[in-house]
Amino acid sequence: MNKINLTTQRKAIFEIIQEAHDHPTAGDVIERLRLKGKQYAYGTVYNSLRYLTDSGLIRELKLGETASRYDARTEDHQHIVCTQCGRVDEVMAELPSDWLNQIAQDTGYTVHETQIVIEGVCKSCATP
Amino acid sequence: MNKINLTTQRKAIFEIIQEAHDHPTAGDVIERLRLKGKQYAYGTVYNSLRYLTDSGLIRELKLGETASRYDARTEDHQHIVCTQCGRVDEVMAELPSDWLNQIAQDTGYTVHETQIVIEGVCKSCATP
DNA sequence: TTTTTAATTTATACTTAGTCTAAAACTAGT
DNA sequence: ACTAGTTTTAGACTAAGTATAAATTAAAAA
Ligand SMILES: [Mn+2]
Ligand SMILES: [Mn+2]
Ligand SMILES: [Zn+2]
Ligand SMILES: [Zn+2]
Repeated sequence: MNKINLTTQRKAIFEIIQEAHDHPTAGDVIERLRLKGKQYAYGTVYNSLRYLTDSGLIRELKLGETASRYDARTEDHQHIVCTQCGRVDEVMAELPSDWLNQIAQDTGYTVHETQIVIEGVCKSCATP
Repeated sequence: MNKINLTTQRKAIFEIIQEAHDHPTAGDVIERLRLKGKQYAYGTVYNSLRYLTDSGLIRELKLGETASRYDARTEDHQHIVCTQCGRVDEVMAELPSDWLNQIAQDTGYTVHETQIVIEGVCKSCATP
């Protein structure tokens, strides 16, 4: 519960994530920083993303792709991925608590978090 | 829809997955093959795992860890991961179809598959 | 059975995403 | 200004997996 220290670099990276609406990867962040004329060391971007994640300012998403994505929406929500074009959309529908309860009961686990990735085909990919 | 060609190597790897109940990684498979006195080229294991996955004999699981895991249970089911010890258990509870329908409606996606990873603490990690 | 063709395995090089390290540059407290 | 702690930087390194090209093995043809 330490004070969050937002350095110039961390702030710039945080802003990129906040402005983005496509859940960018670390690579995307580096590219967008460069477009803004900012260029930080490779490792700094990764360190900052981890710092911001640990601080709870952003969320790291592991959607089964090669690279992690990052999300400034920290509210509880899930994601759906288009298998055709790769776009990622928000799933705001809250998951049924009785289903989660049943899982807890069946498995004996104390459920803490859910990372749900739904795969499908998005509207623009469905219509040719 | 071609005939499935199970070579010696592929069959041995398939058996490892079938015998396992812990959703082993490629690395685990290589290790268990060696314990059985079988040693195949690194790439062969990866190729075979992909072949078996594409053939539908096994499933590849991407649970947000560094390495993919493999599962001989191909029936539709989900997984729960213990954040303390890393063990992976089956979640057989079928997910509510009305929830999925709502997601399809909200997002405009045609839902094809769900890879649901639930994180929690397993029984043996909960009791000290 | 020999010859030809196709599929698979092997060894090794390469790629990608990310971490680690040690020195340099900042920052804050005295 | 001096010191200690923190952060950034450049570059080496790691882990998981893919790509390539030669060598083996299997299947098909003759
Ligand atoms: Mn999101
Ligand atoms: Mn399973
Ligand atoms: Zn699409
Ligand atoms: Zn556990």
